[in-house]
Amino acid sequence: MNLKELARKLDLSPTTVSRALNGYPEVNEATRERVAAAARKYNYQPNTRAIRLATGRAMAVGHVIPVATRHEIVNPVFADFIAGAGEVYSRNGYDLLLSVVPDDDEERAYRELKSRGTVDGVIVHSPRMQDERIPLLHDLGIPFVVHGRATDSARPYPWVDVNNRRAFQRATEFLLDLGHRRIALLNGLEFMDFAIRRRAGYEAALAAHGITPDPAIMAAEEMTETCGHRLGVALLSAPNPPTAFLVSSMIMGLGLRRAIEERGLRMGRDVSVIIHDDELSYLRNGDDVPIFTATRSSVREAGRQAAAMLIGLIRGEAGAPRELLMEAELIIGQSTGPHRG
Amino acid sequence: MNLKELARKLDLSPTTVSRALNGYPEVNEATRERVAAAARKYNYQPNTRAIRLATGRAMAVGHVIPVATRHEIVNPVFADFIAGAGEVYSRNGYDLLLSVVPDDDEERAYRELKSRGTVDGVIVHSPRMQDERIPLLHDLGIPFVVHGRATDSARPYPWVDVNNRRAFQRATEFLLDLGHRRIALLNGLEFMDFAIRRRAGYEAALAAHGITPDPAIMAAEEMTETCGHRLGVALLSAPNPPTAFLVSSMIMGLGLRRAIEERGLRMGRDVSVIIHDDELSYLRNGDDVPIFTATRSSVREAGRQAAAMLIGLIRGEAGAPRELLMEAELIIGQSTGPHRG
DNA sequence: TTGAAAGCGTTACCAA
DNA sequence: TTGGTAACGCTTTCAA
Repeated sequence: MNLKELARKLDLSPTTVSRALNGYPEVNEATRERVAAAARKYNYQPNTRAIRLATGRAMAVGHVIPVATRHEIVNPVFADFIAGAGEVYSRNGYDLLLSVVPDDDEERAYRELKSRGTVDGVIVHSPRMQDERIPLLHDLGIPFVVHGRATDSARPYPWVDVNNRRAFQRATEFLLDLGHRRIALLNGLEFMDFAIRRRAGYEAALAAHGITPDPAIMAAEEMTETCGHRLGVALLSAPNPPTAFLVSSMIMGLGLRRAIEERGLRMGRDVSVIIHDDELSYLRNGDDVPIFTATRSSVREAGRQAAAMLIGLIRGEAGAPRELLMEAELIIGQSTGPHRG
Repeated sequence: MNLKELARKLDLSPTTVSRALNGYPEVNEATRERVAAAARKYNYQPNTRAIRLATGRAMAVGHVIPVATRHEIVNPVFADFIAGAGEVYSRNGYDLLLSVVPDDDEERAYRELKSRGTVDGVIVHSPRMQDERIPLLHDLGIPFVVHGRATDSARPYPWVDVNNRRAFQRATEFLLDLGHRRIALLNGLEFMDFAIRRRAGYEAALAAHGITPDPAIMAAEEMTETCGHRLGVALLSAPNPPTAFLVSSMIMGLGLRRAIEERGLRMGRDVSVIIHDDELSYLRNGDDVPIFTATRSSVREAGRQAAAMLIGLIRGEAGAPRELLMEAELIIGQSTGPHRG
């Protein structure tokens, strides 16, 4: 069933039917209802390909996933985020195009997306320091939203980010309130935007309590299990070890857990640990595992928000906010003070 | 620059130019080269939207990701698989459409994909026992390839799967060769196709060595960390504990590791463990963590193969195999016999 | 408030 | 080997 056929059934012109279905104001309310009823009855589905050609819009949004050359893992960040974004896209009639490209070839991918007109907009993942993609997309004139922030960008750009600073500030405060005074920070490499912000939050909370950060219990390393383990061993076996840990990544947390247990201690009882991770949020703690985690479904919500922002941008809706700082959800499992209580 | 403009520059008809560019045999070789040169010179990119409308093809493949209602995690299986598939799609000019749908709504999603004609074919993930999607897709006439196998399907259907039976047989044999005689099996729930096959492989290897499987050290549970931990604790504290473990999932393996370490033992030294996982293969072991894993980049390769098969199906290429059993890659890290050493 | 007709940029059929 | 013309199914003027 296509538009012409439907129009014939209704004894109307395709024009009118199209207008009725697309909510144009000039059509008679009675007509509109007749049309809507018929469309339902005959299960009319407009042909997307025709719409795309006629309007010149792609009705699709691209997520370019850089992959492979350096790391062998596909970063699964995207799972939750994309699930959230996907909801919004389908509600708005947009398709979600996934473009997997070798990460040394990203520029070409964006150029092609533009020249072939396959998408109306793009979401940029894992921004780097002075991310070249931002000026590139600006130049190409492709609407885009960045998931995260790219410190040092010359021009302003639209983004959705989790409030990493505040999340770490709150987590630190929580530990301070429990009575901890030696709180270690296991951070990601601090050339990444989020890592810098996380450290700032941690330091701010300490400062508010009159505590000077001790570089001996602050680390910024690759977010791997190996690093988490090594750092845990080192910190726990040093004199005056921390009583609590604030960890930037779930994977690092696994390594830390191993280190803690190797010493015959237990997480959540002998040592308090808060793990914040807005990337690998698919990994849940077993119910009996006393890890405290911050941020969970926030990533999904961030996906929704980014998608909504992008669609607004595509439609040229002015006025909507172009920068969105989301508060991390804080999930507390089991907690204890520094002195076994 | 569109076809008509390019044709005008060349003093040819759009028809001829189109034919030249699309490799039709009837065009003069000299003309073809002139056209190709001009296309390059003017950086002509055919308009995908027009092609799609004119041909009726979508030039896109759909991956429907069921999500949310029951589990709260998006299964990250798809990451590696999709990366592999994506390579093949883009090489063949197909877009990859990701459709995230609530898992109680999958049927509607497929029907809509069909009626709106957004894709030419579909990949089905995580098949269930008598998966309703298979007859549905058959009925709808959408070409599809299943990643995995759906036991009990009435009709034949195209699939790509990892040889789970053989992988577990080989892993068990490896442990037997090291001298282990009490090898525990930590399997996923055995209503899933792959779990059944894995158990069969395990039992076959034991049988070949004249060992009767001991139900006391065989478990089939949810593939979570909690279950892995609980089973590990139970098995290790029972009389006559296993000296080796064969585990079906990386996440379960994490729980088992915890159980082992809680008892002051070390994986790979005191207890041998092989973890097989063709789903959560993004999780790597730290270099110093003596877990042995089977199957890694196989998932990616499976994605490639499935994509190639689907494209063949879409193009109606006959003769190509419709069923593909892939051997799992076996990665051995560090190993030891049952008697320390 | 409705309709006719001209695109949108290709491909595909039929002639030449 | 090439070209003219009609699709493909919608949206978008312009006219009534």
